[in-house]
Amino acid sequence: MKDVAQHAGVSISTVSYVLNDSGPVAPDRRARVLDAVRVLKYTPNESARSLKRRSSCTIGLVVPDLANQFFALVAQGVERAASARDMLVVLCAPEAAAVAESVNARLLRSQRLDGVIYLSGAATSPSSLLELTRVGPVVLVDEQIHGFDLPAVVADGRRGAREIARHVLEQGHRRVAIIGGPAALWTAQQRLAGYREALAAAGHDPDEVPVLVGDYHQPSGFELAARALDVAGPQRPTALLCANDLMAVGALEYCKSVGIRVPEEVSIVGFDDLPFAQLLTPRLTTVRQPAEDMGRQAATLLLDLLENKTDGCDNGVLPVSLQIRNSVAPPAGPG
Amino acid sequence: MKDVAQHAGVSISTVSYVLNDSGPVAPDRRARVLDAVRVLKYTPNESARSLKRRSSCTIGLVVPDLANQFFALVAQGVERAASARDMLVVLCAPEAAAVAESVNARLLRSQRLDGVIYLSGAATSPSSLLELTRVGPVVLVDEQIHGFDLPAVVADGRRGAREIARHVLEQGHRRVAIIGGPAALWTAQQRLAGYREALAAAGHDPDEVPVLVGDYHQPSGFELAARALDVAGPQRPTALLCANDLMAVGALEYCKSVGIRVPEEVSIVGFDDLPFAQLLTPRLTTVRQPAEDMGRQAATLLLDLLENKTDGCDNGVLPVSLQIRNSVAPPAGPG
DNA sequence: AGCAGCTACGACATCGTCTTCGAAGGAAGA
DNA sequence: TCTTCCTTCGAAGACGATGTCGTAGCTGCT
Repeated sequence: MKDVAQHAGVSISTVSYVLNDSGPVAPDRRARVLDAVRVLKYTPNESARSLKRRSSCTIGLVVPDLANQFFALVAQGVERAASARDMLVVLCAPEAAAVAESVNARLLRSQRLDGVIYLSGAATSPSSLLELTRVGPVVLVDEQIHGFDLPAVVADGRRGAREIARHVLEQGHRRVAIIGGPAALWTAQQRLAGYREALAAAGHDPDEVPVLVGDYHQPSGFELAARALDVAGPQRPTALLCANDLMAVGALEYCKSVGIRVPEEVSIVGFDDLPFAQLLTPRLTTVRQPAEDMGRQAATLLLDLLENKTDGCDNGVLPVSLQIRNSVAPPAGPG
Repeated sequence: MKDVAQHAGVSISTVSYVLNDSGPVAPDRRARVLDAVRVLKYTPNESARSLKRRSSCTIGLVVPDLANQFFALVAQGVERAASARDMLVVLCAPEAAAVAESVNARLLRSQRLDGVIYLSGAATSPSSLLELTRVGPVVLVDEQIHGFDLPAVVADGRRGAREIARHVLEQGHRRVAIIGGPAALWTAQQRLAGYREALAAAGHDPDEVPVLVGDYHQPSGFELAARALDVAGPQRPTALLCANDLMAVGALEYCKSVGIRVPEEVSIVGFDDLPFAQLLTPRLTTVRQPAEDMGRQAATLLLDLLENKTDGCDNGVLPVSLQIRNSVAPPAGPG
């Protein structure tokens, strides 16, 4: 910067003025400075800038598992929105959740990160998250911590679950089973609630439909489908409500492995509408979540929070949409 | 830091010494300092540290498209390896390649990034990449720039292509078509070369098998399959060699849409072995690339480069493995 | 013409850490 | 006991940019 100032024949502060528009500078001098910048290929040292500004223009993104396309899509949305506002995003894909949080806390405190976007895959310990929020803003994606009103962007999972369950029920199914997500996860609770509402509205007793608790991964869908369908005769469910696509795939694989035809013998639905859902056979009926948009919105919210443009309490809920495909059919007649 | 020094009753430099092991400190003083650090919950300001050290402990990762699971997996590997060595990784998922490179150049120059890992999806302009390498180390993943010997982590795509083509040919196929990737991409060239080698070895004239150039995306697989299979009679190919899984899926979808049975009428193979490949119907025969490992190795290589542990010229080639599943069958008899 | 007010710019302190250098204290050898 | 060397520590400056404050110069008014 010194060099630039010298090359332009002005003082260092003048250079700073033109670079930040932070002071009045005569047009000719401004031009001289800009020229010098161009000639010397000067780029400001961001470390020094953050040191003085006490902000690094960087946000953190913690995702449990990039192999899950939902998270990958959210990540992409976050990055796009952030870079559109000249922010960097650093990726954290921790193997164990506990260490990640402490790391992030350190990161935040050490002023390398201005804020964090948090996608929780497994149960998140509220206390460590709360600690995070004391150091800097945190926005949650598709998660809410019970009792604390953290800024979050979420999709309307409850309504999605209700609608897809109603769709299944309208086909005439009377015996359904639910393959839910981890009980500690907000999304799992929401979806379960949605299923039950639809069940009740259709005249079922929600307490009578079996709920198997999975972990949102494919193998658990496989196992749980095995357990749910391993009842002979008329009591066997004719429809499986899976709380996400991955488990639905597991269920589908199980059915394939034992020769149960889908949807003729058993209808299966998922949740998320990952890109491969429509590539399966049968094409999976599911609920679409706007993953990339959720990432975009989360980043936007966090950035607004950082600029004090919002208090983060206007938690908009993103709409979901039912994707009707071929994995649902009316149940076979008795016998 | 001042506070810590005061609390411990020593000078600032002593604190710096114990934190960096950069000077001899008496055991009791060291203990006092560490105590003070703990009590005051002190964390060093990384901005100041980078300013002084001229290194940000951060690497950049540019990926063309996180929605592509191959890239997502690589990204995950990079992050894991980097965080294991206390490095941060900032994500760049640019929509247009051109801007990304200039941005990265600026990032590198501004000392926010110590190095970059580059996954190229579309053709990369060598010049801008070269410019990048002048500012800091760059390692390529699954790509090589012709004529320049940049450090890179690559998989043995040529061998993979050769093996899968041989597998197809061993089933007795005489008329095959190749759905290749963008001609400018190194991986596409390698795979094409592998296919041709196998073809030649099996007694075909490689110049006679049609090569359709796609863009590695699903729609292009669909269209190209349509074009390849839109020839009536005995000249129609009985096998499609797709240069990646996404295009294979497109081809599969085309066949499904017009009622061509796979693999009975047409065999289809892919490349990459994305997680969903084995969920398709038929399960896709393909070549597995160790995506996450590639990311890990790339990060390791870059970090070694940064620490001058290597000159980056020992380009190891990662092995690939043929995954034989159900999308290949012997061709139907004539008529 | 002289003074007030304002604009444009430069000097300087500051952010938090690292690092060099010099000094003080203790130990050992003469 | 005195000198010398080594260990350990503290003071101070540098890293590169920001922003405050003071000043010089100009305009406009009386």
